[in-house]
Amino acid sequence: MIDPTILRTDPDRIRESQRRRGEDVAIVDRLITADSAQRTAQQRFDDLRNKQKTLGKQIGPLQGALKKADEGQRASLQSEVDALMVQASALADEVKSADAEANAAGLLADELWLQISNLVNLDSPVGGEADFKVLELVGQPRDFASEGFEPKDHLDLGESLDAIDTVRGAKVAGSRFFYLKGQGALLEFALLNLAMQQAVSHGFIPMITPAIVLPEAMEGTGFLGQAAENVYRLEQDDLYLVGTSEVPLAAYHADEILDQDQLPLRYAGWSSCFRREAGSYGKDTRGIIRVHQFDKVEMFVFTTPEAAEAEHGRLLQWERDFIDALEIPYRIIDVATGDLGSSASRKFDIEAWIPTQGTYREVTSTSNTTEFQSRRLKIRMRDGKHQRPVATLNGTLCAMPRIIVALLENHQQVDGSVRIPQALQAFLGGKTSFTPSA
RNA sequence: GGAGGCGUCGCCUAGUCCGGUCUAUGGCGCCGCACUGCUAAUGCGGUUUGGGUCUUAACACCCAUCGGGGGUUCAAAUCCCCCCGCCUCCGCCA
Repeated sequence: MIDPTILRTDPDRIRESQRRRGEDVAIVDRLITADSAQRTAQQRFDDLRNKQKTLGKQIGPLQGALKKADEGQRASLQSEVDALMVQASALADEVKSADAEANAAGLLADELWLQISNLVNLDSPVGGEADFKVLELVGQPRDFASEGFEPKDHLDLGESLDAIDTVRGAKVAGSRFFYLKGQGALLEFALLNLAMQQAVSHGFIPMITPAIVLPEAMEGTGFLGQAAENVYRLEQDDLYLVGTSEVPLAAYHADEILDQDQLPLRYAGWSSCFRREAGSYGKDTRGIIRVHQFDKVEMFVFTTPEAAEAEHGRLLQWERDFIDALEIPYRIIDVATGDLGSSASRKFDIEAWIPTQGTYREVTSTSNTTEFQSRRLKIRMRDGKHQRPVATLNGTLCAMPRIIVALLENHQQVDGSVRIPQALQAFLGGKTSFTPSA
């Protein structure tokens, strides 16, 4: 959620953000109403409760005196107690109803708060999915025509290398599931190790996280809003399968107050990721570009709000370093306001060149979620005498299937083998290429 | 899955049986001040978190907060119910 004082002092800022996202603007006014109603109701309850406590405190001592009192005083004390009891009893009813009202008003306000997305960064390009801005093109796509052969797509390559099996994936688990096999499985381990080695060298703490989380973690990271339809839910246990280890990493410090001295805290999480891919029927049905389950190394950072923007730049740089090491051509885009998701105020994607598609496809994504998640998850930092929310950021270091797609397609050779980039060779026993099985 | 025990404001801890004097005790840690060649020690004061009064800061005050939720009561850390977590033992298990 965003800073409530902004709603009270500068609601136009929220309206403008909603407008740029293409989201409901009128909700801001409903929230203003609900917010002030909530505070009024709470104040009424507080006042009544204060009266009740004041009154209640008189009864105890009086009853004590009553016990010790002699016959003469007893009657008058008793009537005093009775009178107080009658008053207190009436007040108790009022308190009860005021409490119920305040709670109801609070629930309504909370519900609306959850629907407001993070304030967009004013530098984000305005528009929908297609209105991204290309910031940079890196590397040169290969000219397969001049090399004299037609590139195969990653699935053809993966099958001839006996590295990817989507047919049996579908047989066993349904469409959009796959097996990595043999050199394919080893490739994933190599990528994992390269990614972790890089992350650790930059001070990230490696983490293997739960892939199933409570509703609070999902809600707190902003995945139960518009993104909810893509989240797997285990109904019987009221748990969720995570779509990214961003969720368990963010929630790791929920309800905690961090020392400002220890910031930034950088974590590199490894987990399986699960996505329903609802609404993408017919899209990317071939191969492993869009699947229900995959593994990913995710970077996640807790830092001060002031340092967040610079950290965002570093996350992007580390993502670039990784793709550079794999020698894959790519471009960097500044994602448009309508495509940010509810948590991000700004988002940069790296899209790798996919030769058989003749286009760039998303392989990483880094978001500055400012204080949006930390407010929901109650992650604060001690800042002198005060505490205030931290900023959180996330970025993909290595999403396995898409990196494997880019790697296979870009480094394929005319004989059907695939060149292994130098940086990866050490993690594959010094091998320099993957070769088709006989 | 079964039996038993436990959950208190950073950590440890008193309080829960028998409801009001709990504005939650004490210790450790931490912060400030004083004292002292320095450090240490000592003394004094402060130190849960959230919301509000309040346009900002300080101060003050009010409300909530004793794992979470509900209930009983004029009044709940304390009594009742449900849930969650931790520990010990048993069963099962990679």
